[in-house]
Amino acid sequence: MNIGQAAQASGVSAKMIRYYEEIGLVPKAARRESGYRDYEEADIHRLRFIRRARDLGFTVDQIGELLGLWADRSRASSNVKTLALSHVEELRRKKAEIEGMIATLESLAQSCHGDDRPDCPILEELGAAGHDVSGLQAQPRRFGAPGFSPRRG
Amino acid sequence: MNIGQAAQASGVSAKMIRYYEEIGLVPKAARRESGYRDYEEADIHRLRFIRRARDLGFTVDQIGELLGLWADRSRASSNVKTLALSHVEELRRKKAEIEGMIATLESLAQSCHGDDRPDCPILEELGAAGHDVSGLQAQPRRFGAPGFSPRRG
DNA sequence: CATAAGGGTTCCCACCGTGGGAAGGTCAAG
DNA sequence: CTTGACCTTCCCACGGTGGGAACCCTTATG
Repeated sequence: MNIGQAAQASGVSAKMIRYYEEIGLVPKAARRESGYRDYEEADIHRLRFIRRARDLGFTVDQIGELLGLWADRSRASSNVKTLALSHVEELRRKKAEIEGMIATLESLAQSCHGDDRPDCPILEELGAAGHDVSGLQAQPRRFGAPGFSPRRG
Repeated sequence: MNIGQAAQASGVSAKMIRYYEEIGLVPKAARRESGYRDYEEADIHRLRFIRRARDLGFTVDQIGELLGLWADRSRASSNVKTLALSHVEELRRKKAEIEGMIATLESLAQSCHGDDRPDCPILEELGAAGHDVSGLQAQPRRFGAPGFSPRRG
């Protein structure tokens, strides 16, 4: 199976398959005489696994762990569950950040009449000296969590 | 005022101030004879504005627009409000994606006993042939939205 | 058999926003 | 004058992903 077919079958683009190989997330693919990578069912299976884990927002590192657990048929299911739940915690944090932003922005937008007059509390707030915008909604101090980048495919 | 003081006063790191200057988000700072950048109150003010807008999850491009609107004292407030609300829409989409992930993961985790036995529905689901994990929760098809990276400072 | 189309291969570049660090210049205080 | 804190520019890294160039391989068709 060529990389193109593997991509189609797994939902992971050829570019990404090569990238995952490069960073060691998947083992180096077998090569034909031509130099073409050659994939089998098991490889497709693994790629699909990765694709789904990405869809669930796991980072590549976490997916590496998951693959390890997946391969180890004697591991305790608690290991997997722990990993999953700690990821859920992470997701909840991000959700809370976003909710804070939404709440602040909505309250600012609500107080802006939004017509052709120039005065606008949104900009006034952003430009005001001193305090923190997030304080408007009494959000937890730190928005900036480690970056989150969902799949874009 | 040196860049260090400006950073302190605005909450934007010196690195980021230089970066914003480089990409043209802020005008080139005045220089002393020594070559040091020199900042005034108005610059600090603008940097604080940027910092807050980042805290609210606006992209650098959007902040550019916001700064333009901020500077234009005769613009209609509706322009600002529109921009803010469309950003809120974006945030809502991201929130929904995250909620989908959380829901799926929780339902998987719930069905995993999480003890020292090896069988684990989480990995089984991820590794299953065929269907889409998100289907478990009947989420809207596409998780992968354009990337989201909140501030990390 | 020759050629074209559509794969594949590697390699580099870009994005966004941020941090790290090296190599060198400046400034203020001791 | 020396020390240390600061500034300057420049390059590199991250996570993931896409774009594209330059080149090789395979397969179908005239």
